[in-house]
Amino acid sequence: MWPLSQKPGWAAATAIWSTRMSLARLDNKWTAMVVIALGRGDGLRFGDLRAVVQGISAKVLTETLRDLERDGIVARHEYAEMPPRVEYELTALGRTLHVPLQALGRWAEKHTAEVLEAREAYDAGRR
Amino acid sequence: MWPLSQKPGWAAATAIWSTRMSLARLDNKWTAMVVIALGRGDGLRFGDLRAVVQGISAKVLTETLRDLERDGIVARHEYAEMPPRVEYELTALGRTLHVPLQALGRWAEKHTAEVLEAREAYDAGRR
DNA sequence: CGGTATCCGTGTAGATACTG
DNA sequence: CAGTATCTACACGGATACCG
Repeated sequence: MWPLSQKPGWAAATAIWSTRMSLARLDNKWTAMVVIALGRGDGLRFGDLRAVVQGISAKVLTETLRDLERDGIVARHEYAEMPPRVEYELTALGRTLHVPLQALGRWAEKHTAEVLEAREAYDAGRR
Repeated sequence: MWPLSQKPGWAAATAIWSTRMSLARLDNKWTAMVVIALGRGDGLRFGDLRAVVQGISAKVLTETLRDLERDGIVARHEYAEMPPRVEYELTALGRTLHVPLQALGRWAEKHTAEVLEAREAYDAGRR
């Protein structure tokens, strides 16, 4: 048989998802983390999210949440109180996305040490 | 009981993975796509990868592959031929990462249409 | 073929200040 | 509290040219 990469039409067929990943914003730096965070707690507030998704600025969190809301992943609930309270939760669509993303988060928890070791070994070899 | 987000220590405990995701480069735009591509074919060549991961430039693909090699996700095999041939494949660690990423790719295939619809609806409402 | 080197534009994100 | 507005910078990535 053909080497997989030379099989006619393989590249074209396989290439579809790379466009899709971009369309669904899965190439965005913060999207995954925000969705994972939202999947863990119900009705998380803006401030909670900032605390959980470490390193994100208020501006970027706002933009990320807007994009996710626009894409039907996140629902926003604003309460007309003083001081204001806004809660975010995943939509039904968002919960389907949360499943693979949570698996990814678990991979990160589990294997970061190995990655870091490999990195050190690689750098040691270069020196 | 406490609202989840106010439970003491919850934010701190939950926050760990957001650092880990970054450390493992899972916040990189192209990492996921390259790993998915590599998981689908064995011994993919540089040119194959460029064709499959649409939109990536040679420079950025090189950098991405170097980083993944450094992190122990990807193995590089160079053959001293003319013209040169270089093949890339996932390591054992890389294959464990491929599992959740492939699930993510499938989500993208399956739900992009819904995302795009939501986006249109949102924009229509704003207009 | 499979890169690297260089240059350079721009998007992404940080800091800061301000508001309903 | 939950943002918005503005300004800025630098990393990211694209284009081009060249090399082993």
